[in-house]
Amino acid sequence: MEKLPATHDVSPAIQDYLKCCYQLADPTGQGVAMVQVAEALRVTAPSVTNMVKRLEDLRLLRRTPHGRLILTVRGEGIALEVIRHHRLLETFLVDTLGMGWGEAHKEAEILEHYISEHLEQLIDSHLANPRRDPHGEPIPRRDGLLPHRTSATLLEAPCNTPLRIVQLRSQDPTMLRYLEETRLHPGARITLREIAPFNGALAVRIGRETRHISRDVAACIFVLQTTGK
Amino acid sequence: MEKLPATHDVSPAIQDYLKCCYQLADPTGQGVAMVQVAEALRVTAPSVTNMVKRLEDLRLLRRTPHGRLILTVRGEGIALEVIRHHRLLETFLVDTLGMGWGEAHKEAEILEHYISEHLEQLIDSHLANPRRDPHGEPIPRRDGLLPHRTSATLLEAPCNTPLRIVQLRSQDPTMLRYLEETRLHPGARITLREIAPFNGALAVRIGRETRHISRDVAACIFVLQTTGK
DNA sequence: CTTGTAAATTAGTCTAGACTAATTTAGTAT
DNA sequence: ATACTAAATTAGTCTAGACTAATTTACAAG
Repeated sequence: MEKLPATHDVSPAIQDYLKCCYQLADPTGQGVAMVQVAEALRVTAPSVTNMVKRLEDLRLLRRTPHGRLILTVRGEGIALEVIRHHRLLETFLVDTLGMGWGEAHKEAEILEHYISEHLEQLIDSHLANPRRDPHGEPIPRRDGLLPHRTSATLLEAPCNTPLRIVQLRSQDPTMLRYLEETRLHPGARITLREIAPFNGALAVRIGRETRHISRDVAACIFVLQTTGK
Repeated sequence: MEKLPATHDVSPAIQDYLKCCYQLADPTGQGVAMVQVAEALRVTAPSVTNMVKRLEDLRLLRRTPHGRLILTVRGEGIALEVIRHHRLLETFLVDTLGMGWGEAHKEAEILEHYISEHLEQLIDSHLANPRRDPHGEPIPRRDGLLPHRTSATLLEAPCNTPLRIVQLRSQDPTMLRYLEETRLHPGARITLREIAPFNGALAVRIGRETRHISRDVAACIFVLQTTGK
């Protein structure tokens, strides 16, 4: 009797690890380092090693030759379901009960592990099958389909919204080098302040400095909206 | 540093034990036997012994000289808060989301341990501070005050409502013996079907049989309404 | 190539909370 | 009083999931 664990067959702890791996995996698909998981979940490295072993046995994740973590289809399915729970709950708490964003996030972080499939569906229909949570993050559908998160260049990004750089796309190595040096590398969290008119520069806030970059440079920088998470 | 545990400082398991003790304690205040708790929570006797020790250390319950369990004020406070969570959740799931009673009960049985104080309050106000859950059970208030549940004799009880026998009160031991023999003992769940006129008998359903008892006998049987729990 | 550091692993400990099996306590019936 | 039974306890085991301390692997820099 093989057992194919679904979301409710795995513990909250396992759900957290899977969700974490999913969310740390950037779109380039390189897999996640264990130390990242440890930091994100605020546990120690041995705890991660230990759990990863179990997750491999459960066929919920695999490891690259370099030891990085990649979810299996099944693991990703569970991660998506947990995220679906989270975002539905957040939306519900904010929209229906008027809870504040910060609190709704914390509450959802817990409840996401405990609501039944049926409650999930009831919340979903009560909200008329929302596509996005209050932060604008897409809500995975029940079948695991994720409404496409539009990764776009900085030029198309909205102002004053938290962004994360997901990719630098350019033929020109000096351009990439330049971006690296100015700390505009994948993973960096930035905010677009404004785009000056007449083909002017973009004001980009990174950390507590504001930097100005040309439109040509901005066209290489692909970003995602990343409020909240 | 003494620690006075509140609901969210104790584990779900502890919450379950406290709630269970509270609900098994009949109004006569005799305390609960450990074997009852074991059955109700579907755990073994040693598990109960073990947990009871911990609860005593936490000053959440005491034991009578006969070894029966009695919640302390603090323990009862936690039990009441868990029950408040349960009944608010049930009400919310049924009234706001249209969930069925049975399912709402199961869902609440889990979520009662995980909602925050703040969410509890939001649900409470969303429902306009309801006094009773869908089963008619009173919802404890935040300060722990429980709208009084009226224990009365069978003669005063409503028909066709699930009841639980909480006490047999009589001077006559043969009467008590008689009741025991007919399985009308404290804890038994019964329903009153009808009271025949002209000082006639009461039709009482117990299990799947219907039994007829005189008014004199009925006057000894104290019952509570106990839909659901 | 060696060396220094970051990442990962191993080995062992701890806690909560369940379990079984065996034993003891207590209360009832003869 | 004795014996039977029900309730409780003791002792020991198990699992999940964390931890520390010590060690090993792996990779980048001189």
